[in-house]
Amino acid sequence: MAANPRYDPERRDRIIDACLDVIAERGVAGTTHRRVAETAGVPLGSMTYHFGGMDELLRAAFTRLSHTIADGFEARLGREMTREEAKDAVVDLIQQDVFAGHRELVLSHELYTLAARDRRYRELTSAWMIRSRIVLERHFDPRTAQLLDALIEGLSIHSALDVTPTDRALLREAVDRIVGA
Amino acid sequence: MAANPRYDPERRDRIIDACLDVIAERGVAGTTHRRVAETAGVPLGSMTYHFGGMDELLRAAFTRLSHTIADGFEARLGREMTREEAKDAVVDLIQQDVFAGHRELVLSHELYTLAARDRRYRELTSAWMIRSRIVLERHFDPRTAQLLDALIEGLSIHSALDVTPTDRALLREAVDRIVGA
Amino acid sequence: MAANPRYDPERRDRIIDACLDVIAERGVAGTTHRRVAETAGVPLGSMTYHFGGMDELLRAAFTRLSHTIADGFEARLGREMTREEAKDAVVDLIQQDVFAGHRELVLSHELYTLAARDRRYRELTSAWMIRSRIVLERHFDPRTAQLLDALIEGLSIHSALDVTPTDRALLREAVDRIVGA
Amino acid sequence: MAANPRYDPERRDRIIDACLDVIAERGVAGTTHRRVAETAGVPLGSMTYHFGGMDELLRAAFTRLSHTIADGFEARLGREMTREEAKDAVVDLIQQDVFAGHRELVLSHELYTLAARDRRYRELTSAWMIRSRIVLERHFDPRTAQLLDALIEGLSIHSALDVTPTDRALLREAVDRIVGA
DNA sequence: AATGAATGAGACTTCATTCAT
DNA sequence: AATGAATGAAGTCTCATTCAT
Repeated sequence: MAANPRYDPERRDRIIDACLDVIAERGVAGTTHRRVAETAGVPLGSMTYHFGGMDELLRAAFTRLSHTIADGFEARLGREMTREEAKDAVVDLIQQDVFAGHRELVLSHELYTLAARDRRYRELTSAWMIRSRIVLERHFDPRTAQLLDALIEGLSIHSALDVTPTDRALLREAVDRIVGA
Repeated sequence: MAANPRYDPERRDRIIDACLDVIAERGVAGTTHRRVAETAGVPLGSMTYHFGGMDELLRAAFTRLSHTIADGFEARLGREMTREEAKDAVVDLIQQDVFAGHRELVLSHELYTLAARDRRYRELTSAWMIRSRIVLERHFDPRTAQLLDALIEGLSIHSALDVTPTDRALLREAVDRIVGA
Repeated sequence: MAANPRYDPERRDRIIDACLDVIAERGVAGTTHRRVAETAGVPLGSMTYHFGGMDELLRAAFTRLSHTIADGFEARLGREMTREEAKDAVVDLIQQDVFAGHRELVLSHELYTLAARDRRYRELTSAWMIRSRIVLERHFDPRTAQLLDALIEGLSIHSALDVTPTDRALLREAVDRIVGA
Repeated sequence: MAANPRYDPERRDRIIDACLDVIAERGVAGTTHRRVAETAGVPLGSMTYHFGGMDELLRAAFTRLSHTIADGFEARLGREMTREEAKDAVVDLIQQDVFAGHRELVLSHELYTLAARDRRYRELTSAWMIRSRIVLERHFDPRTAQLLDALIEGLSIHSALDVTPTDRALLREAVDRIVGA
């Protein structure tokens, strides 16, 4: 019983996911209606029917991205745990981001690049950061939470952009230094 | 004694600078031969005469960017100073990046985005990071230097992408925690 | 007692009026189903339900236009009056067309343009001209009526397309010359 | 020795002529880059290379049109002649416009339609009218010239939009009445 | 009877690159 | 050595129309 192509309520969602796939593979610069449509398996004309334009599509995609990543963040740190467990969880997070999550790392950078130039994307990143800090504040005081958040960012990026791999022990030490004894 | 426009040895340089200006303003995606030529004040035909293609031009531009930023880094930290002075210099660095250097911040992100996807750009970022660490190692042990470098990155980014400004005291505290008493 | 939106007998009328509004504002070239539907406040699907296609809609719209303008013509000149009054009425007509009736002037031109190329629209303009002349013939002999009709047209157009305004005295003189002492 | 397609200095001119042909046949609404390019025998990419956009092309085309028509006007009336000859020439003009010049009549209407809505086209029509009047003033006083110009317009249009043909005698009578004994 | 989701065609425009000069 | 004229490819977006509901 094939879905009737005349009515496909999940099409919008599929396009957004396809858009993120294309961005991950070719960058925002290489993301075109054509390629997204092909990846999503929808006609080209669908694109501007469902989204007012490329910009609206990009914003929808990056909105979903930031929500998805923040959800993952909460999944790891959003419940009760000891301080030691929390520190481990932070280290896990960095390692996962870097080694497992090449896709998300690339996508995050694309978003940062947009955010650095365009206020509307900065609202996304800002909201995302706020969520991260709130979660961290379940385990650490606000100042520590903010610094930890920045440290996670920096370590993730450098691990990704570096050639020599970063070992877990070093990550743990960084967290220890920021959190304190 | 006007320079003969037929012989303009600095033209290549001017094109590279113009290219960075265009990237800063419109992003890599919006950087075209036409716009760079116009900004540089050279004929369109010059572009593919001096550079094999867009990609060669971009790489030249980002090579210059990474050198320029690393030079600035060395200028601040590359001489003898007390440990206290070094810590202050690091804080200065972050603040300058964020508040004064919007252009360089945007350009850095554009480079990171390329590096996250393309190995050839990763070589640029990697070499840049190595230079930074060598400079930091004049004042701190290698582990601390590496962590400090990551911290600088994370704080710079978050300060830039955040809405609420980051105060100097917090930056200083972050450095203190990483460096230790 | 709100009208049931499912049964809206005046919808066809509303669409036609909206169509004329859109033509006046954006020209025939810029008149699309979407814009007319939006202006009329009806669903897009209504358009091709009530009218076979764009062309049928345009013809309905211009039919109404020509009737409306001819009605106005009759209102001014369709009753008994002295010859002097008739001449004044003609001058009034030109002035009103030009100064008050920018909308109708624009619409008339759009119609003329279609008529110059398409016989079906020429039938509209032809019938309209016949009505005008019949009205004029209540006050003037047929030859004079025909010439007066052409004069009205020419003066209206030139007054509209000119930069320097045309004064009433000149209009009156033109009428006098055509009608004779 | 075929012309080298790499260098074709008359191409701009050819495009403008082709544009007028397309407008005459399909109207401004139906004038597209594709069709003009095909008619002119140039690649589609040429269009926006030679003209910034459709609007620039249209303006160039209608500028040429108004010059061409005004030139024809001057050719008929721009030299010394008796008053009788001048009146005959005016009648010839109307008849030629209507019967011989279907193409120019259609094009004129397209221009009027644009002028009715857009000031920049009104500048074209205004300049054109000024030239016409200056020529007429070689034979008639200014008031008469202005009225004659409007009469020519109205008679041309009505003759074109009417179904019943207009005979020469009537045209001559109209001119006589405006000019006077 | 009425509609909104959908789409293929085609519109304008921009671009990297080529090449005769 | 240097360039501006030129173009094919591809981009974004709009639209009239269809059709299942």
